[in-house]
Amino acid sequence: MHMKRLPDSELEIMMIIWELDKPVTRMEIEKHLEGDKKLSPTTILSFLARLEEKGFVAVEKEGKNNVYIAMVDREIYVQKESWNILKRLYNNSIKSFLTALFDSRELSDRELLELEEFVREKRLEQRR
Amino acid sequence: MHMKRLPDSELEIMMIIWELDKPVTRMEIEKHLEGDKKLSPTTILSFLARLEEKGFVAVEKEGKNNVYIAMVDREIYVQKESWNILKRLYNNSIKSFLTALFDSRELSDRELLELEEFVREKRLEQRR
DNA sequence: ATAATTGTTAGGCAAATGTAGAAGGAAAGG
DNA sequence: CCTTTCCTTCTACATTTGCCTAACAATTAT
Repeated sequence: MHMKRLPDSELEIMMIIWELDKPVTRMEIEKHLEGDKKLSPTTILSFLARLEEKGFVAVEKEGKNNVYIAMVDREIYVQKESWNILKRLYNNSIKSFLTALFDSRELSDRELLELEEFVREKRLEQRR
Repeated sequence: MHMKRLPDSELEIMMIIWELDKPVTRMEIEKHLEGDKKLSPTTILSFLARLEEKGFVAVEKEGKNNVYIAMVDREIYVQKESWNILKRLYNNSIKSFLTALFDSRELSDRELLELEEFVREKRLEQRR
């Protein structure tokens, strides 16, 4: 059973739930919406309902309020999605992906150095 | 005027056009579809029509056949899309993205080394 | 108690997506 | 020429997505 890919709006909600990392109410989600973005409460509830159907969250009632609990692990989802993208856009080449990023935006020296070290770490760590 | 994000099906077609890197016919696209995937000619033409509306391709008639020409630069699109994803999924952190990839799949030593060198290159090149 | 408030459920709707059949015209075969 | 092929244009249609209004229930304030 392969986890569905989430549409943008649902993903945004889901990211908030993952971020807060605990059962959350619609209200809390509303508060954490990307800055200016304002959605009516029902809209958010709609998205949540869809997330439930798709098995991404479970709902529980706490008095008058609904509480939503993440049922899919964020890492897992995000990993799958990442490879997906890499495949669709870059023929699975991480390097191509980085090329695109580097070519379009001047990264700071700091950032690049950090990345370099990060990859080195991984490499050494992996070859045991 | 901000270039639309393409849905999967249209993107797949567009990628083929970019790949072939020349004006292409519906037939050629059909031939290059990911292995098993089979779409009816009209379906492909529908996608192409939508791509035209969105300004991604221009159509020209060559006898009975339509020829489609890319009107958006692949690099540009792919760059935008990459940052988009990075933002939506990783809070703009390239490192997080790499972490996800590395954690989910054992990359070969070769690959990691290559990446490391690639980043180093970029870094040195950039600090002039 | 009553009214106002707040949260949820139901239902709905326009636009976007994935996919294709019916129809019409040009080209190719006989 | 007439028939068979192909290709395109039109139309259609079920689903999904992005959002919201109407209605209802519980809670709070007056």
